[in-house]
Amino acid sequence: MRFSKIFIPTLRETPADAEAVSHKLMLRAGYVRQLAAGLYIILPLGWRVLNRIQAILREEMNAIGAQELSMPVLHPAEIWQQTGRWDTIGDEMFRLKDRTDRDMCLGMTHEEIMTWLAAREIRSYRDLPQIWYQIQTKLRDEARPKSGILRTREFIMKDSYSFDTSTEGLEESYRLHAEAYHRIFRRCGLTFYQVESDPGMMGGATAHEFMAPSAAGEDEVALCRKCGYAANVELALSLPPKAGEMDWPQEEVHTPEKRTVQEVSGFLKVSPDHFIKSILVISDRGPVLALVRGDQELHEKKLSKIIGDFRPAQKAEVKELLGVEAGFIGPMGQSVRRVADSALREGVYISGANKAHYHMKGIKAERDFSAEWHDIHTAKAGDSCVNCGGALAVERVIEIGNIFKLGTKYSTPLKAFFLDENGQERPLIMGSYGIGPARIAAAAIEQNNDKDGIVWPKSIAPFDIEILPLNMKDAKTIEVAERLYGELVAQRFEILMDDRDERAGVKFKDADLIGIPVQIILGEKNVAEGLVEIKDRRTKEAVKVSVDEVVKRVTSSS
RNA sequence: CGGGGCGUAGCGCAGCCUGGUAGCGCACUCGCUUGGGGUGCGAGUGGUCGACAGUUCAAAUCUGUUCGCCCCGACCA
Repeated sequence: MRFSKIFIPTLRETPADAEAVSHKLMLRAGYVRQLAAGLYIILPLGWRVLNRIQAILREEMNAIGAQELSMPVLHPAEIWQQTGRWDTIGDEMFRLKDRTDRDMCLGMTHEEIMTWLAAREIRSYRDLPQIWYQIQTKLRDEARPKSGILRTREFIMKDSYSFDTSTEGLEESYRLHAEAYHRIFRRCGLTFYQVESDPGMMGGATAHEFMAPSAAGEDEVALCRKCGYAANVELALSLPPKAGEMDWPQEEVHTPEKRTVQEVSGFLKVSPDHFIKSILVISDRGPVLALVRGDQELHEKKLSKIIGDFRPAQKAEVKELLGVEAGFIGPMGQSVRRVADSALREGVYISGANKAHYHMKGIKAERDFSAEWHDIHTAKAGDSCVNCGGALAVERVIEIGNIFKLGTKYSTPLKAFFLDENGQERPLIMGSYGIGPARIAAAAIEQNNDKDGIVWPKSIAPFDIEILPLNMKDAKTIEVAERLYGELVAQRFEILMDDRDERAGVKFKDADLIGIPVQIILGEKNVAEGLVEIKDRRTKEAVKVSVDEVVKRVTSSS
């Protein structure tokens, strides 16, 4: 491809409303343009990258026996009503009516439709297992699209679905996917982790996410380098550092106007890890007093898994339900439901005395109060691994893929049954598996860039090699450029040749910005001596080779 | 949905406080120049100042409403 024939609108300055590095570079280098919040136009260069990623996805999915097909984006409501998600999903689903006033929605995922198909077409255990996948547009009315292409309202997704006769079969399909995902992300040149994740609204028991470390990510994962434990902080278990043992006798302490752990801690000159933080929340089934150590943060998702949806109590509710104003509440003598973080089981603590302007010193779990014990704090870097005691690290990550064991959550309501060897009707055992190709591209940029621009991994770069004839007025330069272009294209390389009548500086700047991994630079003086430079985009190292050697050289190094 | 910020040429911005001819840099077009890291000079093109309403002799500027975009949070198959 000649630069003059492909639309690459590079920008000298970064558009002001881009924040994430990948977003800035994709805009500047002419890969994407924004249409509206969360809606992006993929320009020719960007489309090449996505196509390369999708080619890798197809190869690896086909390799595990998955079959590509294509599903509608527009769905009738009834199927979503049968699984209940028409009502549970809410505003994130785009809904509309067709001309006959029939309720429809735009597909945000395809469990329902895939299962609908399976329900009709799969009858016997002899038809199983099946893995079906598609690479197709998904639509989600995100509350807050952000970070360029990382969180959009319309995006391409590779989604696959497995149908098995048994949980053992599901285990196998799940394992095949996990392995394929590892190969895919490795081939795309990404650094990534597989972590335990929260199945969330997808249902099912087990789920994992594939996470690419990046400051632009929206998630955090806890990692143990010693035993390999890795989990989304939404559910990561951890042991906070032990608080020093105190031998306080039980006594009330006057703490006038000191309400927060920080205030009382400063007032009494006792570090926060010797306090119990008491937080009253209102769940659907009534008030709950959540207890965490003073130096820890309550993890709301963990708590809601135990008590269901909840909201923080208002000041007036605290007074009404516990008989004392917020700031002086504590676990002792309370009759409301109490859920406490496991770290509080050991040690002696200070907490509210349930008496205005007083705190109680010398509180011991089980002796002075009881509670349901759970891990409800947020895992932090420096906590210990619950498996091996190793130190946990916490990293910010981009979710690039996920895998779910669904079981029969969709097959039962949609009546996707098969007959087993004994003629018994049983529901299909399902799994679902997703990858976002645009997120792979964005993560690749996040992980591979420098001050000059993008540094694509070879496997997903829009072109393999860029040829830079520096002086388009030099006949010899053009002759050599054309010759190399022809020879390299014949070798099946994807070549971008900057044939524009631009100055050398402009070509260098654009080439570095666009980020094609190999540059072949044709300077007038070198060309006159039969030489060209082959330059590595990442290291910026260049070697001079004779024109005749170029093809051999790039073939052997790629 | 809650909080904050911003809408002036394709991009980056000034002008607004204190109302009176719409500006700068880059990009773009033409000419010359230059030719290994965004060359230099000259001449040009391009704007309903997000929209609507109000105040005023006069609104980019003041007031109100509204729309859009970004960030933080909530939410997130």
